[in-house]
Amino acid sequence: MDTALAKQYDPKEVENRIYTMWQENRYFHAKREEGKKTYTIVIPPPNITGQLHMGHALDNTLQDILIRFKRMQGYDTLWLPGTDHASIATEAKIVEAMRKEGITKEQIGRDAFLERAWEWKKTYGGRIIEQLKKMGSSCDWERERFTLDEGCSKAVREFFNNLYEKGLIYRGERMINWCPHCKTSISDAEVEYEDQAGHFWHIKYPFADGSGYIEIATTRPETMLGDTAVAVHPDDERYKDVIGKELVLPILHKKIPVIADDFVEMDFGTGAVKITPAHDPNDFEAGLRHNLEVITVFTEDAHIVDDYPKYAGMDLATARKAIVADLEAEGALLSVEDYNHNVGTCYRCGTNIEPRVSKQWFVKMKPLAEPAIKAVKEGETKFIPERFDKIYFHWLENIKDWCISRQLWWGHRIPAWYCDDCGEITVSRTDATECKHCGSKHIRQDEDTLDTWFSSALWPFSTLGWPEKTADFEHYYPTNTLVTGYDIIPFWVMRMMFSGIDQTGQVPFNTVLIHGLVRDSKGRKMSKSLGNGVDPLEVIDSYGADALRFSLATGNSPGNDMRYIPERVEASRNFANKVWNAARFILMNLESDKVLPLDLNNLAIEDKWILSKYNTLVGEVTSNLESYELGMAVQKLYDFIWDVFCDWYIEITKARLTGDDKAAADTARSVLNYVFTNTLALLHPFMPFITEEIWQNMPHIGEALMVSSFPQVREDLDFRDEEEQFTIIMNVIKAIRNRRSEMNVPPSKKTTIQIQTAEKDVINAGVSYIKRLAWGSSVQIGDSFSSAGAVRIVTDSATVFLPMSELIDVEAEKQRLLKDLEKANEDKNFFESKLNNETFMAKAPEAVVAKQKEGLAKALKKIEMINDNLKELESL
RNA sequence: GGGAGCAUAGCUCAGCUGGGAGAGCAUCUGCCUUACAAGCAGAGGGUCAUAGGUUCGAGCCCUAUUGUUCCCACCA
Repeated sequence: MDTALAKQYDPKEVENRIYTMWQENRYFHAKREEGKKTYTIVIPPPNITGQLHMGHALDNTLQDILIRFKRMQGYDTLWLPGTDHASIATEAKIVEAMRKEGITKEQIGRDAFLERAWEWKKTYGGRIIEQLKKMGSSCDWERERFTLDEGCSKAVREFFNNLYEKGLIYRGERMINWCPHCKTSISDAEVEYEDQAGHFWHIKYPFADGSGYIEIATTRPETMLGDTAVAVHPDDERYKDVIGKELVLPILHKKIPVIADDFVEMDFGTGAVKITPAHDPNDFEAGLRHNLEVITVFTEDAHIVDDYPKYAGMDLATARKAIVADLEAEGALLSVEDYNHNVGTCYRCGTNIEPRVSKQWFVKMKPLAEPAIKAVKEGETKFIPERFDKIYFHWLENIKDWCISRQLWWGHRIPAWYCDDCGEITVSRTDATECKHCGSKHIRQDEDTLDTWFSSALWPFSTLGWPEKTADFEHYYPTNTLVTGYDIIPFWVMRMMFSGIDQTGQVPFNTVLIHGLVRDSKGRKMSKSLGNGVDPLEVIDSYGADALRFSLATGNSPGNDMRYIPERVEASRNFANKVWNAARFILMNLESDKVLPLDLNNLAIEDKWILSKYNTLVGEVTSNLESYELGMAVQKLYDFIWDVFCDWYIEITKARLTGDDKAAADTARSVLNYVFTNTLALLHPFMPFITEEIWQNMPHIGEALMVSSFPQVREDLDFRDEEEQFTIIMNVIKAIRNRRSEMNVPPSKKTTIQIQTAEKDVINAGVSYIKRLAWGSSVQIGDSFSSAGAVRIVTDSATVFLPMSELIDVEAEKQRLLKDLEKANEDKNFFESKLNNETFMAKAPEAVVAKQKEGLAKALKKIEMINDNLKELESL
């Protein structure tokens, strides 16, 4: 049969064609088959601002491997895709784009802005989906969702109303994290802390009665405009007598009290803290305890408010300089020292967060957190690796109320209406037209939107139709596996857990497979500012999607970061090519395009060996995949295909395929075909394109590899004895190759191979390929080949003679044998010492003891054979 | 300040419940042996960070130490 395959695998030619074929046949579509077990994954929805990066590539490779595996195993699988509106990130991008045009969002107004945003979604939302397809992702695109689509919006309203009705959502004036650049509140999880170099300003706060002063140390002198007290620790001897006295605030020259509060650390700074309730979370709390006035000094975009004419309109840095200068002029500045401190920044724009008192909507977290903790503690949902439950617990156990309102336009608008007449709030599932309390029509909807994670939190069920009891929801919920990076456990995993449990009564997924970050080759985080990001699409373009997937799936373990090493992708590409060429070889040797039946009655020893090895592989790969050990599964496939199947089995079949025995050649063909096509199936979840393409070109039954069944372990392919016997043959071949290589004998120089062995039958079965693989001109098997001009090689079950008189140095032969003898003796001692150890014999498991005995026997046999040979050499 | 990860060949990393240390790349040697030079056959290279401990037996379990990375935290 003529092979249609090119000499090298060309992924570009194959990938689009195969993906289109899959899609046209709707193989990705989940059909809700009754009676089948379901397996569901919801995709972590990428942001519509995003481009595919290596993190997505890894995340989606893992998901696709799992979903393809389960699909082939016969599950009713659903991989539900979609995108996230990414409120703050998207809005920032649009605002930035508008800034370049010289307009602001306020100028065009809310409606026009939202029009632009939807336009953006139309343009860029599809881009990342197309990129996911390039990866080979077998998502059910007919079920694609968007966090801001109609269904998700309905779910968000339902969720909000449910929580509100339970008293778990409230509106209140609180200290929140404020981003002066994005001009919105953000949640605690969205603040990233970083070390920043700063200063410690020591300032004199004099007593009102003229009796000296208290020294204050601050990193933010500009906030002193809002100071309403100075706090000391109640037990601090230094300040015991001044508690209750009044101080004069420098610059403003107003009186503020000295208060006692035990949140103050006596050992830190001067032991006295200025209290600015409006601009520091601690101070705010202290202010509440001591009934202090909250004086806001900064505007929303971090400029000084108009109440302080001298500084009004200054940004904070300018204000700081001015205030420090004024302090100095006033003689209030004592000293300045360098100081590094931890500053919160916005996770989206990097701007320093300003703590700020503001009226916002909050979710009361404690009652929601408790069941979510319990669910993981009781194993309803498991993290892989397990240690990540610590992060999860830590967040939930220390959680504060979740600030969910955002001063943004792009997002789910808060479903609350304020009444102009009675002032009450109406919260509603549908757009309210009148006040629930007084019936007035004069109501206005809250201007704010919800935290983007508020809708993501519902993703595993809102996408399945919830709150309706849709067929999909009933059938596919709860989902099975969530695949995501450890960095978004607090943002997303945790929130899906408590929302899912609270709203549906069930955990949203039973397994969370955590992966690490993909870093650059030097171990640095890939980032735009470093310019070290690797574009997965470029990698796919030059090496193919399968090579990229293979690289990402291999050589790392769950939860650990990995580095992107170009050489590794190259190695994966080479592997793909190896598979490709194995296919070419087999196709070249097939005589028809019919599937050859595997006849177990005519198998040669090497056939049984490879079938048995293959059978073991099936079991191991399956079990690895089932326990999420994807890296191990893929490593075993690599080793089997390259080292076992290609390097040994294919080479061995060449003797039969080119020989005269038609029946033997047919058997070889059938085994090649069987093992190879089934191995393709095992490999398919990892390298879907190339395996499908090859499979389509091979004799096959069924429409496509991706919808055929995953191979299963067959008891009738368990040939342990033959596996062991074949190892004897392999060892003979390896030993000959090794010795020839040591002596620099080129393959073109063939020799007679004489084998003296007790395993005549076994060796005899392998003569044709021993000759081929060990470069023999002929192979002889017998009891005695003693010959002066022969190279002697002793394996643990045979002595091999290679008559090469012109190359022989008797003394060198002797030295080699003595070296072998030494090694054999070492082995003997090793095993003997174990077997002579009474406690070892008493305590070690039987199998381990048996292994030592076997090792000892082999060593003894080898020693005997070497000694025989040495004796013979002596007599020459 | 609290917590976690990592430390194994020159480099990047595997090593699942403890049973004589592995892969890829790199290096060296010999090969176009008609599936594949993106390949074939060989070779060299490791006190598994250090010190103790548990065990018949430790890369793996326990304790401490060192180095490194990350997460969390209200020391102004």
